[in-house]
Parts: sequence; structure tokens; C-alpha cells
Amino acid sequence: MSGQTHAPAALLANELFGGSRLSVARRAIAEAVRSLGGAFTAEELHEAVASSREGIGVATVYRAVAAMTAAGSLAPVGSRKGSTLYALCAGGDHHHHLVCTGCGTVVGIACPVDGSLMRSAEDAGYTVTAHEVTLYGLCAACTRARD
Amino acid sequence: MSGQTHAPAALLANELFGGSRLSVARRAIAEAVRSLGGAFTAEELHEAVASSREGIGVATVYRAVAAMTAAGSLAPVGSRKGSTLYALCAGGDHHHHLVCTGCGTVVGIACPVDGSLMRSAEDAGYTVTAHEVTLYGLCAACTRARD
DNA sequence: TCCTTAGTGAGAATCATTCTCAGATGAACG
DNA sequence: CGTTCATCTGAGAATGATTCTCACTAAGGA
Repeated sequence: MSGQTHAPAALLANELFGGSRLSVARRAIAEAVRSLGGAFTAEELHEAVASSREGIGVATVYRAVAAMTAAGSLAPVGSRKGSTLYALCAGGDHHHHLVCTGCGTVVGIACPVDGSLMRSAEDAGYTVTAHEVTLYGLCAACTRARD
Repeated sequence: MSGQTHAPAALLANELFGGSRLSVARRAIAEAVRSLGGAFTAEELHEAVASSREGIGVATVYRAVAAMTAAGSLAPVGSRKGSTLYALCAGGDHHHHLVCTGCGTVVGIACPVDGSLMRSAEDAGYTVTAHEVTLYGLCAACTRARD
């Protein structure tokens, strides 16, 4: 691992984990997250990590996922066969995710929760504190493959 | 969301389960769903059923929840401590849910996914097939209680 | 380098959900 | 009313994802 291609692994790991201690395991996990690209389960991440460095336990992967989620760099985007799907969460601004159910690629989308929806919630007496929006569909490649 | 019509239990059960067979257990489960009012987990539903009729197994409750969800009369609205939360899904028109994180009451909200969001998804090459929207907040009573 | 403490690995523990299977029972039909 | 049979049920085992425990390691500031 020499040379700075896109984002140096150390920098990537730093960003993903948001200030927490940078161990060898977490560097490998950050690398695996990047290599996976789209949405993945904890188990898939564990397998991807194993291909680059043996001996990293499943508990470590789960802890790393929790840390990255807490740091806001990973977001849950639904589930597959009972396990939670996660996706790399780009940038700092508020957005949501559109997940391809065919291949797992993810793109960010604008937040559709607007003032009028919030106002109708307030009319019902509610104070809205959080919301979740996720779209599912097929990317261009998977749409073509389906034909 | 008060002023519920006092629908006969049999009719309620019929509606909740779509066309499937109406057993004693499912009648009791339909009754329990009505008595719970807001969002609930399968375990809470099981307990509520037990209070009206003993001996209904947890597997039966899970099967009933799956049947009602398939019939469109129940919808998953997030999770609590690792178990899925479900809520009674009113009416037939497309809507989403706003859940009070304090007491679990649920109200329906309009769908905010509009044409412009769909268009931007299409611009990214995606064919959108489904979406999930859930708001979380505090109802009037829980907001007051918090002060 | 030393020290403190967060991070780690292995596997056990937990816990929600699903499965299995023999038996019960709705509801359609004669 | 009685027969028939697919569907539903109950109990508990099985499954599987996630979390916990605990002794140990190593990151990184002093």
C-alpha cells in the first residue's frame, strides 16, 4: 500500500471512525468498506475484511460498524434476509438513500420531508424529532439485465 | 385519533386478515391489536392476547402478524430494542406513519415522495419500485409530560 | 519509553423470529 | 347434520443475527 491513489487508507479510516483510535483492524475494515462500494451486511463486511487480513473477529466488525454509524459515516438502509444493510454515507449534508435491490449500489437523494408535512404533523399535535426515508429500485445496469 | 367506531370483533378480524380463515386465536389477536391502539412488538401483542385468552402460542402470533402485514392492515414502523414495531394501518390509500417515541401512538401522514424526487432518481438511472418513510416524534401528551 | 485506556478475539450468551410436526378446526359441500 | 380436507394451531426445537464477557494487546499522548 504505497502511493496516494484517491483517499489514503489512513485518512479514509480517520474520516469513517470520526476521531476514535485507529487500530490495524479498523484500517482493514475501512478499506473493506471502500472496496464493497454499495450496501452490505455485517457478515459481508466480515468476509471482505477476511480477504485482506485474517483473524479479525466478527465482534470487532460489529463494533466498527456501530462506531462508524455513530460517527455518521455509515447508515442502515434496510435489511436483507434478516440482517441489517449498511451503506457508506457521503458528505455531511442531510440526505437519504436510494438502494438498488439488484446489486446493492446506493446513491444519495434529497430529503423530501418538507414544511407542509411538518406542519401537518404539528397540526396533529406532534413534535417531529427524526425521520427515515429510503427508496428501493433498480439501477440502470440491473434494469437492463432484467429485460 | 379518538372516536373509534365500535366494529364487531368478527368484522374487524375479517378486515385485518383479508380473506384468510377466521379461527378463535385470530379473533383474539385482532381484538388485542385493537386494544393496544398504537405501535407494538410481537411480544407485546402476545402478552396482550394472553390477557384475554390463555394458551395462544408465540408462533401463532408471529404468523398472524405476517398474515395481517401481507393483507396490508399492519405495517412495520421501526423497531424497539431489537424487535420490530408494528402499527395498525388505516384505510386503503397510500400513506406513511408518524410514531410517538414516548407512548407508541401512531398517526397516518401523507406521502412526501413527489414527482421531482422520482425524476431525480430516474436521472440517476434508477427505476424506483418501493419506498419507506417514517417520522418519529412526540405526541401532544408526551411533549407536555416532558416539560 | 511508559502508562492509560480503548480496542481486540474467541466463543458463549442472548434474543427475536422461523421451522417442524402431529393434532385440531374452520368452512365448503353433499 | 356429517364428512372432508386444507388451513391453522401449540409446543418447543432450531436458526441466525447481534451483543456480551474477559483476559489480553496496542495506540498514542506524556
